Amino acid sequence: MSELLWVLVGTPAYSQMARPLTYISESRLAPGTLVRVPLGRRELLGVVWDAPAEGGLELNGEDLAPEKLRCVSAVLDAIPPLTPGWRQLLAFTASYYQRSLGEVALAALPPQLRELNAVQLARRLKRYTKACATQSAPTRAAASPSPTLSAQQSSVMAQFAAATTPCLLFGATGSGKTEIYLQSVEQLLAKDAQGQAMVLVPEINLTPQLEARFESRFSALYGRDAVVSLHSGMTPAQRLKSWLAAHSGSARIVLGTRMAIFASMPWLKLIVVDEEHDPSYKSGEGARYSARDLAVYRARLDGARVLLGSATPSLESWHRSRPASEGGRYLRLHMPARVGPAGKASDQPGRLPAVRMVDMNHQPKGCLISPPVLEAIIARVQRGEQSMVFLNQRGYAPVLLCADCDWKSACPHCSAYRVFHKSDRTLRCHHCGYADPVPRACPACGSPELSGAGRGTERLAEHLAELLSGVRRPDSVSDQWPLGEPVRIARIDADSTRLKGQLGSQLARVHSGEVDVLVGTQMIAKGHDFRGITLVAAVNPDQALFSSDFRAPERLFSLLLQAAGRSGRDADIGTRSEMWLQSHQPRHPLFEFLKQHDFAGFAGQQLNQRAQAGLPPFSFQALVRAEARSQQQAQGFLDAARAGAASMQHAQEFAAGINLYPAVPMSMPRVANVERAQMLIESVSRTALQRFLSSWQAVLHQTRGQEAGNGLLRWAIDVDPLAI
DNA sequence: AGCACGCCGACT
DNA sequence: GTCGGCGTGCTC
Repeated sequence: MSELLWVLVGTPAYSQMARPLTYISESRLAPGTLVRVPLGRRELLGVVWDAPAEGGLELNGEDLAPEKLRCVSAVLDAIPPLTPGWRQLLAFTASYYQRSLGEVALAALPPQLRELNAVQLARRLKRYTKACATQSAPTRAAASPSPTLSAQQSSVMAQFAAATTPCLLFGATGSGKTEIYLQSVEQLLAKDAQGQAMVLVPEINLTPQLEARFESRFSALYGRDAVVSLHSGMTPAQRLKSWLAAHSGSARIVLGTRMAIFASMPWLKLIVVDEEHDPSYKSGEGARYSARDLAVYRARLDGARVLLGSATPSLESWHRSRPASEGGRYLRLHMPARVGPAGKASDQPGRLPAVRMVDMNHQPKGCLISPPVLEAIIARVQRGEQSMVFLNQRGYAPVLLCADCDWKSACPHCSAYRVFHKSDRTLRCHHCGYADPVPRACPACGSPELSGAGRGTERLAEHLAELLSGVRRPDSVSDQWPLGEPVRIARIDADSTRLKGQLGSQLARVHSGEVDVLVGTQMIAKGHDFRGITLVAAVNPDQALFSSDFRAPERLFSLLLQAAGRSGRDADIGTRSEMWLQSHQPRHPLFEFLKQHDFAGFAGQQLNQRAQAGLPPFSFQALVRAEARSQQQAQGFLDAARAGAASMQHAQEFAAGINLYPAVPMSMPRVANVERAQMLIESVSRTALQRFLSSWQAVLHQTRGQEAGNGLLRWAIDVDPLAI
C-alpha cells in the first residue's frame, strides 16, 4: 500500500516552497525518519515530518495533482528517526526566527549527511560500528579523581542540583566555573546510565583546551568515543561521525560552538553555556538564532537542566536572574572569589588586579602609550614579568592620508577606509577584503607625502619596540631564555594568526616566558589564561563609550573585565597585578564600576537606563535588513513593506502594540558594492512581535514582487538583534 | 538554493 | 559561426 508523506527539504523561505512537500512511500514512515527524495532533477536529503494540522489551510498535496507526486527514492533506516523533541526544537527555531522549517531543519543536520546517498551512508555506518567494536573497553580503574571543591563551589553545586529553573552561574574569572561544569557532568553521567550532556563555548579557538579537559576527566571512565566535538572547524567527515555518535547515544558529552545546540541527543539531560554573554552565540546568517536562548528552550523541552555561566552575564540573563520575588525566572548562583594558586581550590580568594586610569587629557598630545603606562611596562620587563596591551584595530593605521590633498584610502566598494598594513605593504578593506599594494605616490595628486593616520596593532607593536629599545631583560629571572637580551614583543591578531597553528605557537611563546610584551586585539582577551602576565593595558577603549549601539557599554565592560581577568590568575601574582586604562573620560561611570570590579553595580545602572528608554530586556526588537543596488531601493522596499503593514489583517490590533520605525541606512551602508538599509520593529510584548512578524512575512514577499521590490537583492529578518 | 531554459557579446 | 554571460522560473 502506498502512503502520503510530508517531507522537509532544504529550500530557503523565499523559494515559495517553505512548507513540507508531499511524497509517496511504499510504507508508512515515522516522523523524523531520514529519506532521500527527488526534487526537479536532483535527489535531496529530506526529513519525514508530521502531517500538517488537520483542517489547516496549508494542506499541500491536496491542491497538487496526484499524478505529480513522486516516490521517496530511499529510506535511510540505518539511522533512527529524529526524536519529537528535536523536531519541536527545529519547528520552534524556524517559527521564532522567521525562516522556513525546511531550511532550518536541514541546515541543522551535518552537511555530509546531505551529500551521501543511501549506499554511501550505509558503508560509512558500517565502518564506524566496526571501529567501535575493536575499540578497547573503558577501564574504570584509570579514572583520575576530581579535585576537591572550595566551599563556594560546593555551595553552587548544591544549589544547581536542587534548582528547577535555568541557572545563571555568575562567577569571577578564575573562580573555578569550569570545575563546576565538569563535576555537574560527572554527577549526571554517574547517576544516569545513558544521560547526555552538552557544553557550548563561544569560539572554535576555545574547544581544544576544553576538549582536553573533558577527555582527561571522562575518557578513561566512559570510553574515547564518549566525548565528541561539533564545530565548523571540523572536516565534514569528522562532523558526521560526532553527530552520529551523539544521535546514537554513544557520545555522552558533546562540546561545541553555537551550531552544536542542534545536535541530536535523545538522552540530553544537561546543557552548559559557557561565557553566555558572548555575541558569538548569535548566528549572523541564515536563521539568526541565539544558541544561548535556544539552550534554555531546549532544556525545558527535553527536561534537561541548563547552566549559563559568565563573569559578565548578558544584561538579558542578569535581568532574568533577579530575585524570584521581583519576577526573575532564572536562579542566580554567585562565585565572587578566585580560587587559589595553580587552580588549587582554596577559600583564600586570589586578588583581582587593581584598575588604574590614565587621563589622556593630561598626557603628551597624540601619544599612543602614555608615560605612566610605559613606565609600568618597563618595570614589569625588568622584573621578568609579562604585559599585555590591547587595541581593537588591526593593521598599521586605519587610514592612509595624503598630506597635500584630501585623498584618503577609501575602499572603492564599501563605505569604509582601507587599512594600511605595513608588513605586506597593502591597503586592505576589512569589510570586503579588497586589497592593493600601497601606492608610492598619492593617486589623486601625485604627492609622495602619504602617511598613516591613527593606530593599529602593527604600529603599536613597532612603537613599543622603539620605546623599549633601551630596556634589557633581567639576568636572573629565566635560565631558559638568553639573559640581558632586548625586550621581546609579540603580536596576536587575525593577521598574525591567519595560518593554521600560528595561534597555538604564538600562545606557546607567551606561556614559555619567551615574550615580554604581548600586543593584540580582542582575540587575546578571551579564554586563554596567561599565568605570567601582571599588567594588562587597554590603549584606546573610548570609542565604545560614544557608540550609537546601546549595547556598546555592556560589551566594553565585559571585554575589559575579561581582559583584566587575564592577569594575575595566580593569587600570589594577583596581589600586584594591574590593569591600566587610557581614556579621555577617566571619570566615566563605566570605569568607576570597573575599578571596583562591580559588575552588579554596572548592570544595575545599565538596566535602569534601558528601562527608562524602553530598550531590551524591557522591550523586544526585530530588525529587517534589506540589500539592494542603491540605498534608495533598499529603503524604498522597507518603507513600502512598512506601509503594507497598515492594510494587513488585524492591522489596528498590531498598530497598538507594534512600533515600526522608518528605514535607515545601516551603520556601514555599503559593503562590496551592495547598499544596505534596515528597519527596527519594537514591541513590549514578545508574543505580539512574533504574531506581527509571521503575518508581515507575506507582505514582505508581496512587496518584493511589486515596484518597490525593484533592484532588491535580498532581505532578512533578525529577531532579537544584537547590533543595531 | 540548484539547475534549467533563454536571449545578446567576444573568441577559435 | 560557437562559448558563455547571468536574468527569470520551477521543483512535491
